Amino acid sequence: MPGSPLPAYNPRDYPPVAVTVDMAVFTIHDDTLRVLLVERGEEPFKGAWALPGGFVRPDEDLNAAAARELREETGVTEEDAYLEQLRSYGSPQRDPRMRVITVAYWAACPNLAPPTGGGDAARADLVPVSKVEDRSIDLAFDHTEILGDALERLRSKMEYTAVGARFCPPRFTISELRRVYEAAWNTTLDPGNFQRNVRRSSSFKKARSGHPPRGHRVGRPASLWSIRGKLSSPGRPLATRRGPRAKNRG
Amino acid sequence: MPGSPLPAYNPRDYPPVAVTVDMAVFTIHDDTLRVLLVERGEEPFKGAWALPGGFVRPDEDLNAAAARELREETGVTEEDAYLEQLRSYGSPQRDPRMRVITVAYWAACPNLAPPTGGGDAARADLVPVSKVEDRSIDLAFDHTEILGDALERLRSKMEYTAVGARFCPPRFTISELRRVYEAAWNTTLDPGNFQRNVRRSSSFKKARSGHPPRGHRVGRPASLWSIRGKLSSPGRPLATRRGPRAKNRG
DNA sequence: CACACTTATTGTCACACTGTCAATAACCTT
DNA sequence: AAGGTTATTGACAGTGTGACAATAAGTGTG
Repeated sequence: MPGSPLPAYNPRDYPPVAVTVDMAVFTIHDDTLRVLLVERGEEPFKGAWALPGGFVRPDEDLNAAAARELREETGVTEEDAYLEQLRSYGSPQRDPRMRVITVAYWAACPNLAPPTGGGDAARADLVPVSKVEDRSIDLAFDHTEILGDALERLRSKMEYTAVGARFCPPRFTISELRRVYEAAWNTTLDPGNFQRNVRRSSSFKKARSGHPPRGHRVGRPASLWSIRGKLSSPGRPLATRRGPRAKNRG
Repeated sequence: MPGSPLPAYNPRDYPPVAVTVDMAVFTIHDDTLRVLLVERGEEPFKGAWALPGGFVRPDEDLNAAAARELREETGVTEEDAYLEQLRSYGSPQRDPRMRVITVAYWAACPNLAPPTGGGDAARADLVPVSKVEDRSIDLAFDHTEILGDALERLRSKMEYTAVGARFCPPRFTISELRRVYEAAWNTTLDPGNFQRNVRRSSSFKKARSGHPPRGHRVGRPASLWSIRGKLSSPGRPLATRRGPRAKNRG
């Protein structure tokens, strides 16, 4: 890198902009894909639901800011969840107060606990994404758009990577994983085919200790699996996404 | 939207940040995938190659800023090219002068003309991406990383959308399109299979006027095709990407 | 004009992968 | 021990893919 003296930029040289990070934190709860939302305590959009987020600190990397927000909002560390940048949103009017450009991230968290509704300052909740998708809930700012994009990315990525497993604990059964896919795509999948695909995929490996997950469950106990290596691509899809279909079992 | 008075943000409330847009403009020239690079005229990285880019203007949408940069650098309008946001980069030290967060975009342009090397202020050139990938050329700032990500996205997107056709003029032959894929993936594809896949895809349609593309070409004249509708997904891939293979024809 | 050469298109064929559905296996409850 | 439930494994037909052969339609040459 050249060593010449670098003239520091004068604040007048560039337009005043604030940069924030907004997070779409997903989890599966009650066999339903949910997103963490917080209730806004101030104008604008006071009282409306919004994605959690905040300013990027002066010397903070974007990913670090996102990881920090995730930790602050959920207590989940970067190791336990999958965190990925989505894209940035910067419409000049997206925040009526000033020019704010936000870098959106999304995260997949294993069985996140619903925020204790202890009447604290900011109310937060795990809301089924369907509530936002069917417009039952309108989010603040352009967060409905952001969440829509995040959902598209999540669902798409589940088709060709093992990211769905990041909704499960470190060891999981194939059925657990299948239910993740069924919740995220709002569909049903053939258990036999799904099993075959997971086995064939190089992204998963059967846990050495084939201990079933103790509990008063019913039916033949399943073996446990885990992710092999990182994420990468599972070679071929575990299942192909198809339009929502009425669940029809039992 | 609530109508209460909104307190304007005080500049002290948020850290000083500049937001820029950087572009990876791709085109196919001489059967080679190339990217538009400009030579830096100032420190830092004076004399090094960099992706074209610039500040986002005060009331300018991010996409508009990218489209403007594309037009300024190439004369190509948003209609003639495919333009998509890649992601943002904001390492605190990515620009030694100050905190700069850049929103990266990539574009696919049909047969872009090599910039006239008229010894103007800023030198620009269409450089084969292989030069950067094999580290023959190091780009300024974190642009090598950005370009790498853009390439990954481009190549990946070509697998499941018709975006490759955006490197071709409005009407193109299947062989032209195939050469785009061969250049982008640095591989060879079976002409027969590729033909079959394009025909089967719902993303393309044979041009009514099956006029061959006049010229002193050799071989049976091909029919012309165009993109049907917008981009979307072609149902199934036109070809599957595989590792670089030595081209072996003629 | 027949021939050689080149690229475009159309077919063939074996094989891999997928979806549907049936058959077993292994537990839990009664 | 029987019945119910979930996990796994198989069986099969239909479809998509890769490799390659065959035919079509121009160009250029003796």
